[in-house]
Amino acid sequence: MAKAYGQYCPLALAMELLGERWTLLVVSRLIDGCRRFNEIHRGLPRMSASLLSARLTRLQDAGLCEKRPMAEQAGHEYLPTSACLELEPVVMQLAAWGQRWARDMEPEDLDPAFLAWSMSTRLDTAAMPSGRTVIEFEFSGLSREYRRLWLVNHDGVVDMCLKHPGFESDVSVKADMQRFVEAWRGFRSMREEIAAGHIRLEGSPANRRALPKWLLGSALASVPRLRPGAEREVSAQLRRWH
Amino acid sequence: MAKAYGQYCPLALAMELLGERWTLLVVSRLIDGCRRFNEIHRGLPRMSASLLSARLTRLQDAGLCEKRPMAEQAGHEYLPTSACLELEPVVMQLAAWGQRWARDMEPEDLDPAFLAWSMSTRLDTAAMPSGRTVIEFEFSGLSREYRRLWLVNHDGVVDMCLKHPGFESDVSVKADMQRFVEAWRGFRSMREEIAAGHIRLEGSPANRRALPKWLLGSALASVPRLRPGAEREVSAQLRRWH
DNA sequence: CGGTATCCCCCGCGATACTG
DNA sequence: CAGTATCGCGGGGGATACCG
Repeated sequence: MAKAYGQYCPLALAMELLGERWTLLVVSRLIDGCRRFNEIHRGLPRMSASLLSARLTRLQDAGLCEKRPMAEQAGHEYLPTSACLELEPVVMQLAAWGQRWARDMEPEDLDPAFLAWSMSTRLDTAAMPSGRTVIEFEFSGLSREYRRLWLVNHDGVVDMCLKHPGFESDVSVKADMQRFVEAWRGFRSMREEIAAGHIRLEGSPANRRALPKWLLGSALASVPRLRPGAEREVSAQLRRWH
Repeated sequence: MAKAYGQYCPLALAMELLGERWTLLVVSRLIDGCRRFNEIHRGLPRMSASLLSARLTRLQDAGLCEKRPMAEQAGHEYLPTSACLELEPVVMQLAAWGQRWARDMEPEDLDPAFLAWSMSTRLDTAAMPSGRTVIEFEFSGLSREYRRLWLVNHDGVVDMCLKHPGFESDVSVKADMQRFVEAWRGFRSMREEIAAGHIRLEGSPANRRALPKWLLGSALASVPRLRPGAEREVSAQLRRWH
């Protein structure tokens, strides 16, 4: 009640809960099927564990999720209630709006851990060879010079690694990270970027040919971006200078 | 960028802007057709003018609204862009979700100024007599003992007054405010509340008979509430006591 | 009326350390 | 691994005064 809007307007009552920082992203993970604490956390790498814990408690209090002990393992699972699942259309439309109209990406938005998680959920494992396949990524254009990460598919089970997984890579991808993410998000064509050499592949010819099929790209890649370029920010800057 | 989430996720980029306190409520007013500063402010009575000003500037910078000087009058008008108007389905669904699942109302949520604004937008002026009609409300159950307000319709133009408008009232409504708002929101039947005497009308028989038709109620009144009663809050309390 | 400038308090949340 | 406890700061935003 601390952050209440002082009006009974249903939109205000909804935003009192859902407008709190991180909350709708947690809801989104629950809707996406994440159940365990660290599973949710992996999709929100910049969120502190203590804050995630607080948000999950808040969501329980509001009746959007239930925490229950795991049957055979340690720890708990967090289950979305129907109140939570009914937010799916809202989350989808907000995300689509973000794809169309939200601000352009900045270098600070390029968290490799998030990209790794995001790619791990959008890998076409059915199109991949049986047994184990290791895809390595090496990104440049980041503050720490370059950054490596790995996706490991083992018969449909995908793991993401920020440290060397101990297996040899079957195919590797090298690119400027911003450019790669623009392709992943559908702002550029992945195949054209590869053809132009902006995204470089290494590995067997078969794997290099197959890789573009494995990477499904963002689920929103087909939603066209409508926001005009950077002129707007410039004009905002100008206004502030008087 | 201060409050960025550090990930390029479109939902995160959208919430970075829209999750800021008050922002989506301002967007909602723009979508509802409010154009002038004080017109927007009337629908958000608990928001300070300085914060509304800041939010409107922020929305301009983000490309959701445009400020332009009025042609013949003093001041400016604020126009929603298509990026803003595309949020209409999001706002509608969030409001509907709030009606179904958001927390129950508390006395602090009953701002008379908001109720007055809200009723002024949902008055069936076509069903009202031509010329001037004044409806008076007197609410009890508030901290300041009781609170009066007036709606004045003059040939389709509706004004809300928190002070006596200087005209005599044609019909007056007396009720406990929480109970009235529950009826307004569709949680109770307005007609049944009147019949049971929980909402009392005074005025000519014709006006008393017509008044329930004039008050259209919340636009979301027909959306059924699904949230269970207060047991949930109790269990949250209990958890916090250990 | 239609806003802007300033001050200041509070609490949200990030960081860190710790526990079963 | 799966969280919880604590501490400290930064800035969001409420209140108030002011201006064109």
